[in-house]
Amino acid sequence: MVSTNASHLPIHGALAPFAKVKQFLKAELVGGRWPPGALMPSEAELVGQFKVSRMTVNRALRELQGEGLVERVQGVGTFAAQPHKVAATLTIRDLHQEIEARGHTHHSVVHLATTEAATADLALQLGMPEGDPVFHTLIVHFENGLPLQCEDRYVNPDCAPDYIKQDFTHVTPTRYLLQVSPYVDAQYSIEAASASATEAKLLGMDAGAPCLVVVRRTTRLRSQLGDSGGPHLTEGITIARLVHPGNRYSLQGQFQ
Amino acid sequence: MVSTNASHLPIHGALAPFAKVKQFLKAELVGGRWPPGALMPSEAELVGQFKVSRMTVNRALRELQGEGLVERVQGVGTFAAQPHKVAATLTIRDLHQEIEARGHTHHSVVHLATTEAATADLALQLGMPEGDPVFHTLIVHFENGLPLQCEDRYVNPDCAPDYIKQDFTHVTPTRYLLQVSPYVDAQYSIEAASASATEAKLLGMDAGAPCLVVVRRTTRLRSQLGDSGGPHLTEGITIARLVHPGNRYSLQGQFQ
DNA sequence: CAGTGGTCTAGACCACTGA
DNA sequence: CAGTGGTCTAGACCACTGA
Repeated sequence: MVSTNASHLPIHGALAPFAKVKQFLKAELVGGRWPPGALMPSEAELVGQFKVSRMTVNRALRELQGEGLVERVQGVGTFAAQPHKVAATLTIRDLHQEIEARGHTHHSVVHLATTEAATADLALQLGMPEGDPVFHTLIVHFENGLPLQCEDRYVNPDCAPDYIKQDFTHVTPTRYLLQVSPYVDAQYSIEAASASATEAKLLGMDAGAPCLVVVRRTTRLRSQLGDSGGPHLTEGITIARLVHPGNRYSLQGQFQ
Repeated sequence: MVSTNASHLPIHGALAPFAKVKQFLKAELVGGRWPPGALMPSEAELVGQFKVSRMTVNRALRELQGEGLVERVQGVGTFAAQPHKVAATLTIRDLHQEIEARGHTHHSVVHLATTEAATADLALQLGMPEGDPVFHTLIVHFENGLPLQCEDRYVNPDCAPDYIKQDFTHVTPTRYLLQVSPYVDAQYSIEAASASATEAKLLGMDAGAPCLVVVRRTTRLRSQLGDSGGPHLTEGITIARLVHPGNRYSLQGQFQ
């Protein structure tokens, strides 16, 4: 995803040259010239056409590549991309921030904050030995007094030794972990499921009611030193299962 | 999101200079130097430190900005970003392609393909007058014979006059619309809901069972000509409500 | 071999900010 | 005013591709 930041206006309203080239190519791509897979003009051709330097054309094409609109192959050329795999952006914020941004009040109730022995599955996901201690918290977040999210989270003590000592009625785990151990990478899955009896009770809904479940796993490189040999090994920081009442929560996003 | 494309290796395994600068800054940011909001080194300082040209440093910083890791203000400086709004990427593909990519077979059943008069709400969302004709299709997609998605879609005839004449057992609406009227912009929301009686029947599930519902609205600029005056008006191309059995479908994604 | 994209350089002009 | 980032240029060297 590429930010839609400052509007590239060198002077009053005029687009910067690289932005002109980009806009032209985008319009033509959208307009159907160069069907997916078709060879597009080379940098040299665009240089001639727009009377700009190659670096300028290069930037326009590189950004279009970043946006997934073209594919470039060294020694071969630039091609219109297949428009079928679309990278959408989905903004996931710290829930506290998200609620405050809506002008609502947030509070949370901590139901569990313990240290447990890692099960085999958990150990595998966090990249630690089975039976080693892991932190486990279960927190319910409220928006204006209504339960919005049940956060069931496991944390690798190596990454945040003081995690369990925090007062999670004041700092959300997400925020704390971002500060202590900024993530390098995270994967998530989103699915719909029925509320379990426990979840239903915590969220104040009927058992079996639909929930939006986000499972998020955050990892970092095991060695920040990065020995040149071997693959980049990652270490799990935390795994969170975030359950939301289906009728009170949705994720929003957009493409392009 | 920014593509993780070619690995910027000019020669055997050595990082390109701009990538080195970027990597250094990223590591320091992750390592906690420059807490969120802190002023980072200027381009000139980095030029001196890395013995590279300013354009090279500029590219590194611009890409970090695109990734949301830094914020830049002309005349002021570069600052470490607040790490709380994270742009995640979520890949949404044409369902046919997605199923084929898994090595499975896809087929679809068309339950409805008609022309209707736009209701007030639909007219508003598609940016057309109430009562004007809209195309309406209801198609169920199967993966290896199991129903995976119920696609309830309205299409603006202005954008795809021949939409309704297509044989949707051979081309998915998504694919057809992308070809005929490439989108400019799309918004979507994701939520969990109970299957209605109709949806349950179409998807072969129990009524009330949890479903993952994606509502996607695609728009394009009304005038490709772009009169310099006035705001960019958009026109709705299509609105689709995609309902998936909660136990058979999930969305996957990752950050950074 | 010619053509392609990937990248860097050294310098330039500019708009913007804040002292 | 000095310092900042935004951008462009004209040239360069390189790796890669396919004829």
